[in-house]
Amino acid sequence: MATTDKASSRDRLLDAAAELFYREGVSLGVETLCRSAGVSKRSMYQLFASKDEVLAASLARQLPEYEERLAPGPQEDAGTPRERILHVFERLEKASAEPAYQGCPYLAALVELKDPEHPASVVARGAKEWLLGFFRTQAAEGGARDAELLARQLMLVFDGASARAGARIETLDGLTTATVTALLDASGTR
Amino acid sequence: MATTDKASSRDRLLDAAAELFYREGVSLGVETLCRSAGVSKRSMYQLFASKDEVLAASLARQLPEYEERLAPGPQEDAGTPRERILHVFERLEKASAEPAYQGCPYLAALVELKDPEHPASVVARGAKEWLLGFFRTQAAEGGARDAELLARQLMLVFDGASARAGARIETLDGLTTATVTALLDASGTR
DNA sequence: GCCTGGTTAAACCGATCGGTTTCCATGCCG
DNA sequence: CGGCATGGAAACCGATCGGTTTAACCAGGC
Repeated sequence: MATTDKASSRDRLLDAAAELFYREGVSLGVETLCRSAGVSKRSMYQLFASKDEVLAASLARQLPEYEERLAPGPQEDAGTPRERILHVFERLEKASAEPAYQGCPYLAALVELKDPEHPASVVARGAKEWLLGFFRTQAAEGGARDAELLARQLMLVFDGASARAGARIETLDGLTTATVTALLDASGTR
Repeated sequence: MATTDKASSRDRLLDAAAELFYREGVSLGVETLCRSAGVSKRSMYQLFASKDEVLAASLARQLPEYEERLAPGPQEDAGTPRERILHVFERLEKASAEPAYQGCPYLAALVELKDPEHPASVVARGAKEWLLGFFRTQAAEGGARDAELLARQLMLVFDGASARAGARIETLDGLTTATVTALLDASGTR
């Protein structure tokens, strides 16, 4: 096998794609991407059908890590539904304080690629639906008067906060947790 | 005077820029923009220093209309602060129902141009600060316990809702007004 | 030694990018 | 009528776009 086998070429490509597309936006060129990943264009086009597919695959690959970061693994979720919901926003606030933070990569992809049919848009919508489902489950478990409504409200706060913090027009020092607490209280969630 | 004087060339350029940059994103080409506006590239570069300046100017030109649409003119704002705040979100919900809706153009510009120094980013930030100031004024007038906090919370809801509705992952049938009502109640605003 | 499979860098493709320049038609002024 | 400013169409600039192809290279198996 060569010095770099096919799997690691794929990995390096997806790693570079995740970082560069996030930092520079989806209009990043294939040339730049491949150079930065240390993979030839020929290999890239053997592994993926198009640049769009690379973007979609890189977003999809980050999903499990993304979900694990926001929702604690089921073995350690000893807290209440309210605590699990607030945990998501504490993570968001912490992440948004990092200098490289540019907002949620899935929301950014949906905004930049205005086409909802784009393969990466489909992946991004999946990420958003997962978080909505998580909120809905916790809301129902916590006895919210309207779990679906509360979950949608939490998504508004989450996406609004990540977009504003990413665009550097807001600093989330406790803003989202205060807002979410108000909404949890209003919905009667334990 | 020629068949099209300088002012109308500028107007047609800015009108086309507003529509096309909104629909297609900021990576739209100058060629396409000028062809669609019926203005030669030469004239465009006589009126503006760069494509970036055209984008910034087109966003700036829409600002008064944008503000007027969200906040009723001072001669007809007979309502309470709470009503004036809710009016903003009723307008947002109505706009987001239109098939061409793609989200708030100012937030979209900030997300797409990741550079906060970009001239269009400066204009967009100004639009966001205006709305924040409007919310803060109304919140204070309505006797909110913490007017600044409430205003920031309302911005989270506004931007979250516009981004999600624009990306077609949410339909705002009363969602924002319900959320805003809960936040207004929690803050003790009349 | 030689073939094969998979890699690479780099040339190449037509198209488009943001931006400049040339040329010409038009219209206004003296 | 001559001279001049204006602005439109389009050529042109070097660079880059997404994507394909060529040619050389380097491993392992025979």
